[in-house]
Amino acid sequence: MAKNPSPKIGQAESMLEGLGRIKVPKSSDVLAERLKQEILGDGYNLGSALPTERELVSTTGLSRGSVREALRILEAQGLVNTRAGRYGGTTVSQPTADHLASHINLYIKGRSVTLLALVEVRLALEPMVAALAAERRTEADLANLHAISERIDWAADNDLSAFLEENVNWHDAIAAASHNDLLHAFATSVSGLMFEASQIKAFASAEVRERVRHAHARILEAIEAGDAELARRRVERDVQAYAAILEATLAAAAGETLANESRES
Amino acid sequence: MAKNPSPKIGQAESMLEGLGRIKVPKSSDVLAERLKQEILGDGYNLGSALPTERELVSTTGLSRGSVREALRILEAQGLVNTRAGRYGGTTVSQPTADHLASHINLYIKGRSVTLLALVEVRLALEPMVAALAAERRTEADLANLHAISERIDWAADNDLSAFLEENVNWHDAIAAASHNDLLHAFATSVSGLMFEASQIKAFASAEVRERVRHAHARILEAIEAGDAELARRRVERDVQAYAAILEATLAAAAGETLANESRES
DNA sequence: GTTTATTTATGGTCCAACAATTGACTTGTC
DNA sequence: GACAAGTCAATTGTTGGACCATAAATAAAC
Repeated sequence: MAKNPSPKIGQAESMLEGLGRIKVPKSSDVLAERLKQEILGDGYNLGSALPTERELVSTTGLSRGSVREALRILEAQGLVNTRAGRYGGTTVSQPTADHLASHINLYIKGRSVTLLALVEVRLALEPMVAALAAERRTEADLANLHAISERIDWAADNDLSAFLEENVNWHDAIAAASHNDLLHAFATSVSGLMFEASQIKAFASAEVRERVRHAHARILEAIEAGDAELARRRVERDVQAYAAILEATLAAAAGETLANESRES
Repeated sequence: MAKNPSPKIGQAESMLEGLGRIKVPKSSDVLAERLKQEILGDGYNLGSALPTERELVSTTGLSRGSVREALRILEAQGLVNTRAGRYGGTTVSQPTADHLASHINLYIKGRSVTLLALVEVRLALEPMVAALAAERRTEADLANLHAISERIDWAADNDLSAFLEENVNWHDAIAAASHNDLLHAFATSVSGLMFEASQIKAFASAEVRERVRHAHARILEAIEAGDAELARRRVERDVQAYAAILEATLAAAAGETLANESRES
């Protein structure tokens, strides 16, 4: 049983001064970190294969269980994919936008970020998104946006849940038209979460839906015209209007945690 | 050992039309997903203890290895912490801002997002950060910012690496003063990554460092005065100026992948 | 009272085996 | 020659059991 020859901490502290609590990392964490560095460095290209589990076992000296835990960590970070079967194995991959969005959602939900905070972030991101979209939108982007607009027009009077879903698609399509991956990922996960939070309530009235359609039409018009400043201003107003509606809806429904409107001195 | 009684897929395809590729999820993924739902739902409060690994083994019927892989996934998502030893175990936790920032960095690095894209995101986030900071900064925030400013002043002429580090701290402190967790996490990881990418090169000249100090002073002045609009404008100009410096530096160093300045038709 | 040793439930690690998967290869059939 | 069915083999998926390492609570010694 007794392997370590009794560290005997507590005596003989001469020479050993500034060492605090010693942390012993887990082997799986160490391996995951090392592989991560090699992947991010120039060791592996996208799609190239990592060593097999059993190869890692022999090269690292760890057990297969520890190796698998390390790979599971990398998988959760979106850095690798794993396929079973012959010619399967672990291959290097890129974290997807969905992956990032999922982690953002976890952070937001875990922190129970207020709707006000979410609105503020939208207010920072979406006008920029629209401005870039106006400058960079391709014909395909425009076609996509028009198609979504038509589906929204139809759903507005017929199918409320479809209306909500297409609304999310609309915001995603604009973010895609900005041709900035990072901005796209940020904007879609934030706005998607806001729609999820606001659910159906906010769009209950036909009047609100009509206003949404009108605002979308004017925004699309600006983007199509390539007028970045106009698109920015219109989106900014749209987000603010949406925030107002949401706040009113929530205030009416209950005295929720979103009561601090007047903030400036 | 033979648990599944030979599914025999491949015959009798009448009645079964529109079913595509059947995916058999891994047991660890299923367990991780179930636990995640219980954590995000109202099953567990922050800090409360999950069942021990061996309890999960007996309740789920899975092996301990699979249970541990599931827990490793949740750990990578920042949803749980694990401590060894008696009265240790797995406890529910919140994803930290650092955690989120780490995933954002992975996404950015994996995609090799261009510096231009990063600048655009900064240009969206930081003016809003500054405006909110001007409205909400506490006395502690201001004291912190002043302390950092002094350290920057000292380091500017003595210690370049300290100058860079304190620069990152400065941006983090302003983001913290916005009192919007999500915005804080976004802004710090993006600006932190930009500084990392630009490294020392951009700040090589004393003249650039002097300009940074001057800009910081004017921004802090606006935040201290509580003038949101002024803070927003000054930060916007600062970010643009920084982008220009960066671009010039990189263009001088080499014909990098950042060459598309003139974009509008 | 303080220090030291013991206890013991928990996660950390390892090993060895078998099951399930899956793409390539081989064979058979027309 | 083309197509179908069957076989093969390397890889991940999963299991069971054993033992080690850790750490907080407790008991013992001083």
